[in-house]
Amino acid sequence: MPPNKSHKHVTCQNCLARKDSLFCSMTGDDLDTIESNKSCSYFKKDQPLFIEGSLPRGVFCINDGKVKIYSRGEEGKEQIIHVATSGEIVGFRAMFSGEPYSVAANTLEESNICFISKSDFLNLVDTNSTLRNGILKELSKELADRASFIKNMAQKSVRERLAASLLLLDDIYSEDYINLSREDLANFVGTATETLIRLLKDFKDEGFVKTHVRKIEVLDKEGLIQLAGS
Amino acid sequence: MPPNKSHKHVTCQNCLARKDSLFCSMTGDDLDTIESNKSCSYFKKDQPLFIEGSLPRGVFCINDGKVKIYSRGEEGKEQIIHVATSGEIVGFRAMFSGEPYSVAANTLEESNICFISKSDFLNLVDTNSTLRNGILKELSKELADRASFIKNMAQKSVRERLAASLLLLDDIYSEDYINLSREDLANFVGTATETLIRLLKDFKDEGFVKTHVRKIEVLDKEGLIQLAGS
DNA sequence: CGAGCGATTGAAAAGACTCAACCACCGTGG
DNA sequence: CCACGGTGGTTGAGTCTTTTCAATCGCTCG
Repeated sequence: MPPNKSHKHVTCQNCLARKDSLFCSMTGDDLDTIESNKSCSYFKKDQPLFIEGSLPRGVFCINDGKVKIYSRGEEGKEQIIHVATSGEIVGFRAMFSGEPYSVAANTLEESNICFISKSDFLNLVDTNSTLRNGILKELSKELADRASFIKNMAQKSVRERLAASLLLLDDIYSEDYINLSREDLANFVGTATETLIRLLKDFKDEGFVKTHVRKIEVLDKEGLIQLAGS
Repeated sequence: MPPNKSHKHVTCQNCLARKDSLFCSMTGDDLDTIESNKSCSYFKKDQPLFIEGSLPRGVFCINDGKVKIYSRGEEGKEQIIHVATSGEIVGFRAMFSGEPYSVAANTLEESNICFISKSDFLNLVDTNSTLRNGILKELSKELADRASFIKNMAQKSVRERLAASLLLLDDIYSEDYINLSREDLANFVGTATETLIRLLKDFKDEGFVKTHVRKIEVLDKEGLIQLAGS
């Protein structure tokens, strides 16, 4: 299979991902400023955008591709916190905290991603109140998401969490099949790879999903919703 | 034992908790504005500040006391996300998201808590950039905290989580002993009450903690740090 | 064609949960 | 003043989910 993506410069003005992003309302001058200061890169699969503990120098804007946000536990096991896709801006929390990254980010597939420097970004936030409000809103929503993530981890069985995760990923991979290694999927659900494989097999047997080699097709959303519980 | 707290009006200008809070840098006019518009209430133990799913009308500023932030799972089991103490402002996340509360908040002990209306608060955030930056920073930090919370839930044993939780709570209860019901503590650690009690007994036997009826005294921080792992 | 990694399976062990019973403390009311 | 009831805390036993470790399989890339 040939790569279906390659390096290309995307202008903010024409960026298709922008309409889904925090920058959706951005216009004229602000857009020009970003456009002329940003850089645009092609990433191969599984390349780091940033690593845990390093100092943030700017934010990453996903034009096309998928990125996992994760943190490593003691024995190096990753916990995936979030899978970001086109239109999402990655790494802006660390812009405000003044601290090193508390998480790491790697591409999950070939991706085109733009970079906006810290100073450009912060300037924009300071002067553009619409953007600012969007960011406050986004931060708040993520906070709520994570609260529910914590609750699910604490109270749900692995089977329930897998169902919920598949639903979530099915949305993120919208028109495609879910395309994650078993290990990444296990690290998202928060379980051992072997356990994940066994449960996935159960789900196949029960007709909820179908696998295409490593890709996963969701067949019965309703069923999964039932399984996932609240 | 008589109640050690009672209703009293605390002025923002004299509020001892303010120096630790997001409002620490607030001065003159802004402080006067809050002072004249806020209301100040005494809460008994285990009273709700707000419940999951209701619409936010403002923020709560803890002058004195402790508040648990939690969310309920399917069978009604609480997962405690955070224990807030004097100086913390509770409920401001929902101010920005435009959505109902995703969590609930109840007092854990008698508390004096002030209330600032949504419009007053948002006005302040809009006009006071220091406060605004403080809030962005705070939201970012909480996001990082929750990422690590998720990782701990997913990868650590209950024993390790208990050690970590006791350390955290020991800080929050600074000069006092940790004072939570066994059930609340279990709901913070994310385990069954019985399991929590058994592990707490182990910790006692191993000399890490000492219990005073329901209160918990941490004896060996270093030991707990070892136990808790990273 | 072989190496190597990701995926899969099996068996055993461990950790945590559930259920049920019991205890201890506290406030109430007789 | 004491018996009572209730709530929160504690213990025990058994079960079940999930993990761990080890081995095998199978595909893909060089």
